[in-house]
Amino acid sequence: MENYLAELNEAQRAPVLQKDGPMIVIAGAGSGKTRVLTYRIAYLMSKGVDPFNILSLTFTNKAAKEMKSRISKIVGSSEAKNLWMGTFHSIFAKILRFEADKLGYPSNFTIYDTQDSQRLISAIIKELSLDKDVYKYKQIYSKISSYKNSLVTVKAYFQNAELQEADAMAKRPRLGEIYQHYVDRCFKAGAMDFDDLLLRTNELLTRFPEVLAKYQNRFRYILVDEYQDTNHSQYLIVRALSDKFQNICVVGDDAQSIYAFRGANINNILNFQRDYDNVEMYRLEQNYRSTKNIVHAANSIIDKNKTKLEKIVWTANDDGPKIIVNRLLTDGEEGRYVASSIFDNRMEHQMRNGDFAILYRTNAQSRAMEDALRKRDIPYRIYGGLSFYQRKEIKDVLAYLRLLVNSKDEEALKRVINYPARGIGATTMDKLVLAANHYKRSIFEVIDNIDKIDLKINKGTKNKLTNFANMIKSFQIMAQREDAFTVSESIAKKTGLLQELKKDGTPEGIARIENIEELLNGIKDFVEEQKEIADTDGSLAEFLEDVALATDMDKATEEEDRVALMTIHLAKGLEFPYVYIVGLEEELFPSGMSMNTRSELEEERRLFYVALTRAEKQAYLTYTQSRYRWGKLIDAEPSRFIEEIDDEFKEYMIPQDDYKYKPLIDSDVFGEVDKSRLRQTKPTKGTPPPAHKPSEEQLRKLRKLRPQSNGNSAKASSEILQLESGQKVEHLRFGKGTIIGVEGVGQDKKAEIDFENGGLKKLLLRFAKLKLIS
DNA sequence: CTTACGCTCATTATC
DNA sequence: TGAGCGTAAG
Repeated sequence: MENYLAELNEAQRAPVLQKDGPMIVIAGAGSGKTRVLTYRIAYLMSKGVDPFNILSLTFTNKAAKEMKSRISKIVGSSEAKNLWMGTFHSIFAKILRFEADKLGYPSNFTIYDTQDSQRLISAIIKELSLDKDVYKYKQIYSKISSYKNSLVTVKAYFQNAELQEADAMAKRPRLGEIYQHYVDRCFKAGAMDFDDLLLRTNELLTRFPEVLAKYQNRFRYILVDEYQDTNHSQYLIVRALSDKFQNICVVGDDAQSIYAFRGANINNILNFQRDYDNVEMYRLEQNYRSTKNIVHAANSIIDKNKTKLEKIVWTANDDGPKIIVNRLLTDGEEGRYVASSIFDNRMEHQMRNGDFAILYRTNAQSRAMEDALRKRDIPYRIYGGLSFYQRKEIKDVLAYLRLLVNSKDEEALKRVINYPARGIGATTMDKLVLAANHYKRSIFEVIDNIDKIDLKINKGTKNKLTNFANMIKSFQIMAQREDAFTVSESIAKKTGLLQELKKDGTPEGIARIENIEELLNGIKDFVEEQKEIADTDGSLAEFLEDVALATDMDKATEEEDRVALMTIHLAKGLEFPYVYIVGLEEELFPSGMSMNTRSELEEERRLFYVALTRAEKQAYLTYTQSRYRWGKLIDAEPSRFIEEIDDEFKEYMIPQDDYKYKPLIDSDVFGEVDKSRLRQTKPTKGTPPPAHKPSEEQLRKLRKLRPQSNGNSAKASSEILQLESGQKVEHLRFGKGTIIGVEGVGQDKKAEIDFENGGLKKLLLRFAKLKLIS
């Protein structure tokens, strides 16, 4: 153990060595906070604290897994296994299952994901005959979510005149009613949404003092990572559990709080010292990650925020090069610039692809980057976006499994009852929902007793319903004897799910089948793993628990030599030698939706701070003069954040002649651009280049080549419109392909093309940016 | 009950 | 632009 202590600097060692009492560690970016947390846990264990008494909470599974494996290396895996370490949601889901009966829930309750919740809310709005344009389900969902996270239960809501007033003012007087219905329906379905996992934990700890005492005694030492991201509900849980022993250690960085939009309360970290007596505060201010230049630049940005804890991040690393700022004409150009810069840096400094990251504010920006990287044959990987478990075909299979485990699960049932099509349509479903509400039973129970209830459903349909119920029941019996893999495989085959996709035949359909196969493989791995651990049997319920709380980021650890593309939010906690932050434009970053209040703007600024501090050696900032957004070319202005970096840390650069960067496509657009304009600004200190707007003529040219939202203004060249079968073409995204058929005439002409990489596609020639290759 | 088309809307995202 | 949803026709 002593050896490990020697690996810490003095500031890091102090919080590790304080065994008892409340403490807060303010950890600057790149200052080794994970190291402090892991060594602290190891130290506690070396001082005789039983790992069963240590609770360590994180925000992502990935962080939990990483920390666990690091601790295993220090104390050995058998000891580390006994630690309670995981996300808030997974730890408390476990506890809730154990204590479920106290709250009237079955221990096999389903966890609804965001989509399940939104669909249910959508259904409720419809059932109440409310105007869907006033009661937008997504907004209602986030409203309910924020109520839950602030512990405003339905009851509390109806006791709070202010909240009701506010919703009435927002023209949504019946929000409380929807909330009520939503909670009832979840309860009836034996389901908890993500927020419930925290809210119900609070309920459990408040209503049952003996339960609270039990867990207080169990969790004598509590550690919370990323404390700045906790919401009120999480805060109260931590508070309650740590109240008896007060051995609580929270770690975080207020400067990296970027999740207020989902309920994180920055005051939790700012006020920690008020919440406990004799709080020790530690600061980790030495940055081991980045160059002096990057650290100082980041400091100069965060300085502009008013709400913050005082802290001075410094580094002993080299000065490093300045941040390079570049202005490009369009988003396409931006992509091409970034791709060539990566290409050049990779050569010049012998770097791997995996040493580069491109960070953006919104997912939509990935497109231009992707196109450019593909053109340059630079391997990349996009993180985020639609996760594997959110794909339709995966959710369908999982819905069957969920229904087996918990037949009350309404959302699962609605998903699969008519997929593949069994002739049970919307009308029948409406009747079933009404009956279920009326008899206070689950829909499945209604179906199962369809003959005993007088519903105006014709015989044929009744038969179909009975068949469905019998099929589910036979799977349930199977699930009692067989493991999760066997059951899932037989579901995929016997329900007709796979056949449905096979007859579809499109490349998308084939990809879906492959995804289902991947899921089945995953289930197989899971079952085998569980059997090895031997304390569980690899049942369906266990698998679903695992999946409900899993995300894509979890498997992002695999070592791949690819350029990483992700939003800044996803990049938090990661580091890369070279970082490109793109789209630094007003309205985009800072986002137009988050610049109306000081606190929103400060969060955007912290986001920029997070982005910049990901870089180890060099950071690049780019912005464009006009960008495609929602299919339209929009004029853009440089982001205020560029200006906010002190001049001495940045350098403006406009592509020069000697810069090996040539537009690869659309070259005719730029061929006629006034080159002197691109050349005129040499790298200069300080003053930004005058923000030239592209001339009207340039814009006209650009518009001509890109489709406009009003559709028919997009015109393709006559060469493209005269394409015929047999000819070979190249597409930006799908690569090379052969035309196998054409239909339509003139601007509406479509071609069916067999792409080497993309498979069969039918494309409108006017829109598809095709290039004829001889 | 199914299919096709047209309308709407558009951050960030954990679990 | 493009996904997702609801309505209207078949």
